[in-house]
Amino acid sequence: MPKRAPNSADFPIAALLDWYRQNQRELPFRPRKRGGRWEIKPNPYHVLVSEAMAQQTQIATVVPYFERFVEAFPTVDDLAEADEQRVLTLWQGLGYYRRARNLHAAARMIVDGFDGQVPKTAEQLLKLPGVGRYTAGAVASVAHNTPAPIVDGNVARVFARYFLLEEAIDKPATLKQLWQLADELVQASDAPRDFNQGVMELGATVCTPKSTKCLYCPLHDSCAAHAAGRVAELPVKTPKKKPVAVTHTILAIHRNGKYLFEQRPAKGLWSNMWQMPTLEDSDVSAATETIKNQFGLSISEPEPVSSFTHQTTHRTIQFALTRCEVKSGRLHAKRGEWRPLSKLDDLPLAKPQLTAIDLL
DNA sequence: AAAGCGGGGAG
DNA sequence: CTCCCAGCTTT
Repeated sequence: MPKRAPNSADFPIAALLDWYRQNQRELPFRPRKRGGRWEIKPNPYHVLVSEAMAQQTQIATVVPYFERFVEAFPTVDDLAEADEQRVLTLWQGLGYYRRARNLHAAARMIVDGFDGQVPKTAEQLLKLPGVGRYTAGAVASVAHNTPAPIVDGNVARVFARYFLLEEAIDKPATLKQLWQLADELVQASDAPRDFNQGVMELGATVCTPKSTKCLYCPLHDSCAAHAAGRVAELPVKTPKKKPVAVTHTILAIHRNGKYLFEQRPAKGLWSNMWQMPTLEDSDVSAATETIKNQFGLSISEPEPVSSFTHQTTHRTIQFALTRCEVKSGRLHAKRGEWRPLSKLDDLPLAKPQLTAIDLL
């Protein structure tokens, strides 16, 4: 007997909304009313910033970054006029630094092409760099309360369990199903802002990947996975590849109390972030030649200082930190900067560079 | 369809 | 240790 297709009409929207209005976390970018008055008025710029930061990042991690960011750039115009260097520095530690540059470019596009106003419809929001289907729907619904659907990791997990979706949630066919359900439900909810945030909030605090708190779930009476005793098995995801092990060598090039720093390329890992010259191998003998060619500097034989590992999603990187002195030569213009380790606060540095600096 | 892109929280 | 996070873009 074929399984019945998931039906959005089975979802208890009112119960979810009641739960969310009682149990939502107070977040600095989340619009909120108290006593019929806005305590936090919907601010489309704030919502856009928070959603950019929240991509693949837990909300609790985002909050302090958000506070600092909007203090530095209170309006979309401030962000549009900002130096990329400063934007990246405020993003330092959050990861996925392309998001910061996309957000910066989005701010300029809003000022130049949208009359300084964050677009109101998901269709217009999608034109902004770094804004995909999820972020467009989130800004449209949270900032403007328009019924645009969203599917993030939380929504996918809640729906996979509630509707007992047994196919991998990252398969295109399943994603289409999820977006269809999200669309039907947000349309029917008559409360897009609270409904979308409510499903995510449930996923983040109750319908969690592990240690699911079904006892406190407003949907457990009619949840298909709960009825079948299969909550822990869902959602299914396609397995991901293991990280590749590689070795990088950092050259701490010293002269007169300062070290040489350069900016990374605009593409790839840690794009546009700064670093001490770092080679993507462990051939220290080739380093001297590289530095001579790229910077016009003759350096002494690099000596090992220490080593450490850094984990990214796709690589396990063994960093070998070495130190050397400049013997002769002048730095080619625009190819780097000499900095004492005490004055690096305006240079955006990724985690491994900060670790290396600590070790020097 | 698959890969690249960070860093940290939580079990 | 493993898994996953209010995903997007490029190939």
